[in-house]
Amino acid sequence: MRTPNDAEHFRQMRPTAKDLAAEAGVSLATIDRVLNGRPGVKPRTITKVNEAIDRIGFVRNLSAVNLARKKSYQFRFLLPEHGDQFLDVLVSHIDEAKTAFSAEMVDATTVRLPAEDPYRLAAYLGSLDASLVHGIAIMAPESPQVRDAINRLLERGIEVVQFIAGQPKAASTDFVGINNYAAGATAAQLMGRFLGGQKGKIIVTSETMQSRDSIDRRLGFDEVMNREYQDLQTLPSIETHSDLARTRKIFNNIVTNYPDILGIYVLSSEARIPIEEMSKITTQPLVKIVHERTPFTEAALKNGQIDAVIAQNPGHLVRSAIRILKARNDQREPLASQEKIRIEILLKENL
Amino acid sequence: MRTPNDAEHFRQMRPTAKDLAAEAGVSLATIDRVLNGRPGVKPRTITKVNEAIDRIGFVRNLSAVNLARKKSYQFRFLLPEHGDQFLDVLVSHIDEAKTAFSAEMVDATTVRLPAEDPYRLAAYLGSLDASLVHGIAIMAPESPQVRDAINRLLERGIEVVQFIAGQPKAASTDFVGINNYAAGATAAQLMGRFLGGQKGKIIVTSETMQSRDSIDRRLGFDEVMNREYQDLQTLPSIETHSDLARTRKIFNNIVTNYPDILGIYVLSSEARIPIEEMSKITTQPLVKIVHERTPFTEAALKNGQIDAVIAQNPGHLVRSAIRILKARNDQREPLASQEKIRIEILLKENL
DNA sequence: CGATTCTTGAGGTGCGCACCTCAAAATTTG
DNA sequence: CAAATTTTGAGGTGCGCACCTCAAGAATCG
Repeated sequence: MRTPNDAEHFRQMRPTAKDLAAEAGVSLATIDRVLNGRPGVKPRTITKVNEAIDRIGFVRNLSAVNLARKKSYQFRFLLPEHGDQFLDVLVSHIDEAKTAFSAEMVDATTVRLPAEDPYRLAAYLGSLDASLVHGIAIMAPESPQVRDAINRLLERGIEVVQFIAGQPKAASTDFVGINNYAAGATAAQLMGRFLGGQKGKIIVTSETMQSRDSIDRRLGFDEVMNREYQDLQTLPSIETHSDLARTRKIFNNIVTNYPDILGIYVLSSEARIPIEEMSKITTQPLVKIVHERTPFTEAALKNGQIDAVIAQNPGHLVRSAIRILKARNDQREPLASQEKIRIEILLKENL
Repeated sequence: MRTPNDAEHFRQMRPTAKDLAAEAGVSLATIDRVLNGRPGVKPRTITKVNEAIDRIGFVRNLSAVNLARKKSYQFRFLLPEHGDQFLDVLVSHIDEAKTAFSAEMVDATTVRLPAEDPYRLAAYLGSLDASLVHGIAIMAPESPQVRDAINRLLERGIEVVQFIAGQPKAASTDFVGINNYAAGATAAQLMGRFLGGQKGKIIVTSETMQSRDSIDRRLGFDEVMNREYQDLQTLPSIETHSDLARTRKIFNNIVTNYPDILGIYVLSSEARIPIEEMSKITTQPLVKIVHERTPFTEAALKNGQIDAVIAQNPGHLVRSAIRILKARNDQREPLASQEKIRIEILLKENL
């Protein structure tokens, strides 16, 4: 006797909620209550259902769930209004992800606000409606205003991930990005090994030392340098502030005063100015290490203008943020091993 | 007048097939015929529908598709029966992916067969039933038998990806893995820079030089060495064949005959034997570069026993293979930027 | 021109689940 | 113990699409 529901005859038929109901000895309505955490179910019954779930290995059919829920995920990427090439790369990957994830009902939109104005950022975050926006990835310098706004987002049920730059003291939100201390340490290790026992000085420079990233990288860099490469002396950080003339002047001073400059480490993702200025000033073969893969750093690696790039994969960053927001929205745990962003070392050979 | 179908009032309602039918001026049945490539539709009508798709930006709701199709994806990972730690790591990631993808109706099973027996591999591939297995990731040394079997799989509509090791002359299947030539070149660049101008010899060793991976890595290694580091001489490849005694003997010979050994590069993913034997034989501070992140190489990096690891992310490899098989099954193009496997450089700082 | 063949439309069913309503059963309370 | 309350069950609807059948309309042929 074979009925349409006599599905056990076929391979690979996963148990459905109906099967689960039968196994647990309850009705479909109760299964629904337990699965979706609705009230009015005796603890003992919940236990019975959960045991049955384990016994038959029930897994909700995500397609059916999403279909029935008519769910779509509205995510926002909050990025600085102005930035360097790396930011452009990020934006292009967000667009790419937008297409790739559209089949999964997620929509990711980029919102750009002046990063230097925490009140404006906080105001934007405060204006978000939980019924229209379900998750947000925030890349912004740390500030009490933003931190508080994030906490209020969480209270309203909007998921948050800290994107690339973290708000260290914020509530326990997910962070998508690299450990910048370790990244700086990695840069130092490379610098030290590439210079193989020479004695001299290393220039360390950044757009600004105001940002947490630059500070952490510098700390990591110094730690390894001091511990393992005591023949190399790291000079105080030079801030370039996108100011060509100023940068050139400072570099000139340094090169003139210290004949034993051996390398330069650019902390920030804007590497173009320091690298180009430096090569105009001196023809010494410095070891040059910078951050982030951009059209400029890629080209510079290829033509030997720089020696190594410490990078984080921008596509991975974006997809990871989206996957985490989605998982949190579904009350699922993200897959940690997939979401860990690696500190990549790029040479011209492994671009 | 507001009916249940009057959905345009709500934000973010994506157009459905019904909307598409209205826009194209055809019936739902015709939309179905076009979307699913069924026969009996006039070319002009197909064009009309496709234009309407572009106009309103129609995207099939994947959840609904999968639900209606009752589709589940049965994938197999065909791996060697015996192998090193890296293989164990891979298997554990397949298990992890199995859980992670179960919500997406994909089931990935590991099948292990003796890699050295191409007839057995081909026989297994030939025995696969397209209605029970929808895709397979194959990691096997190249052989005409396997190559032909792959072509027949494709004819039967079973998707194939070459996993880590490729069959160069096989039909145009996807490849998931790194470019081993570039990986070897990367190793050479690191070796050269770490040795900073010294003169001497480099040992190159591998489990076996029979495999395409080892050959390609060696070629890439030599290319960079010859071009950029002419003070370093690479010795002929030493095959260890998991033979401790033999390995020790050969290494002893080399160290005795050449006092100027500066480094060792292990081509294969089995790094333990050469590294441990070498450290028993000599206390010279050699630069040691190996492949693949495994419990052993990770520990060795941390305690300074080796200097760098050239790696490919095993979790990424597995997920990438699954995503590609899934995309091909859905007649979709995989997202190239996501599926590109990077050649990673691991130091103790960026583990 | 009527007879074929090709193309299209109308309508139905079911995928597995969420979400809802109403009533029946079980349990607790006074 | 009956009454109030909690817990459970039965059943229905719809999400967007695939897949099927049958019939009607359009184009083509001899």
